[in-house]
Amino acid sequence: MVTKETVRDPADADVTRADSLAREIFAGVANKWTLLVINVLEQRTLRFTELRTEVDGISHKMLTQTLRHLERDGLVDRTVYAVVPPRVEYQLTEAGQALRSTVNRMCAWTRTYLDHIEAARLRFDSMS
Amino acid sequence: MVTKETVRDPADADVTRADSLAREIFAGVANKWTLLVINVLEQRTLRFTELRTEVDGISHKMLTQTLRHLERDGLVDRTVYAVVPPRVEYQLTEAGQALRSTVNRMCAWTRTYLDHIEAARLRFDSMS
DNA sequence: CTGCATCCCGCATGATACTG
DNA sequence: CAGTATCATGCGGGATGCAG
Repeated sequence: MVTKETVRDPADADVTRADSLAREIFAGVANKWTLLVINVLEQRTLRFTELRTEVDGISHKMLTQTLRHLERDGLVDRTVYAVVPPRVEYQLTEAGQALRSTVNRMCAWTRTYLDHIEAARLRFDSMS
Repeated sequence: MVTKETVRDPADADVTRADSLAREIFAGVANKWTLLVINVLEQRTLRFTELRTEVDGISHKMLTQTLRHLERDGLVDRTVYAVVPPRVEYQLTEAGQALRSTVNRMCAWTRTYLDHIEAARLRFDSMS
């Protein structure tokens, strides 16, 4: 009673929707600053300025932008204290922690293959 | 002669060098196209055009660029067959495979938290 | 301290065309 | 089919200033 010929499962629409959304999320998360911010925010709670100094080369603007993005996606919690001067703290949510664990593996990979990659580059560059 | 004064452990130089190199490699790899290419190149061997169609939105130029980068770092092997028309095949090296497994986890993460993130966005956007 | 808006530059990216 | 070169440009991202 279900199928007939080339009729497509109604769920197909959802599949493609989910796919494109997944791609979008993946692309949004797969960038230098986002991953670096997530990485320094391991189980700690940090303030804006602390993040600014820990993430190394990040600019004021990009940090704000990245944090807004992460907050919107529910990967970090933003806590504002009504004091003066303002105090705002950021910490990873459960989803953020989950992502961080994958980022950690990527960092580990980098460390593991450091020499390997360096050697490959020398080899490659010595050609031409 | 060698200067004294702020004498630092000789190993320190290597540590910071390795650190900056690691950051550079991480940053180089942490971008949309690179991760997507690595992802579609799971244990398969693909030709240029096949990659072009599978990676979805990637342009001819960016694919070439990304592949050269990956090849230089020793993450993909490039095999050229001296035939006409030319046939060039790409496949992940062991290092590439290792990286791919981390990318896979990231993809899995995306799928797992899809709904979570979508909901967070709706919540966030409904504010203002 | 944190956040937002504005201006501006340069690079990354895309489009196109040409070789082997 | 695969790769390179050239040109145009849009957007990322830095600097600065102002507000709360």
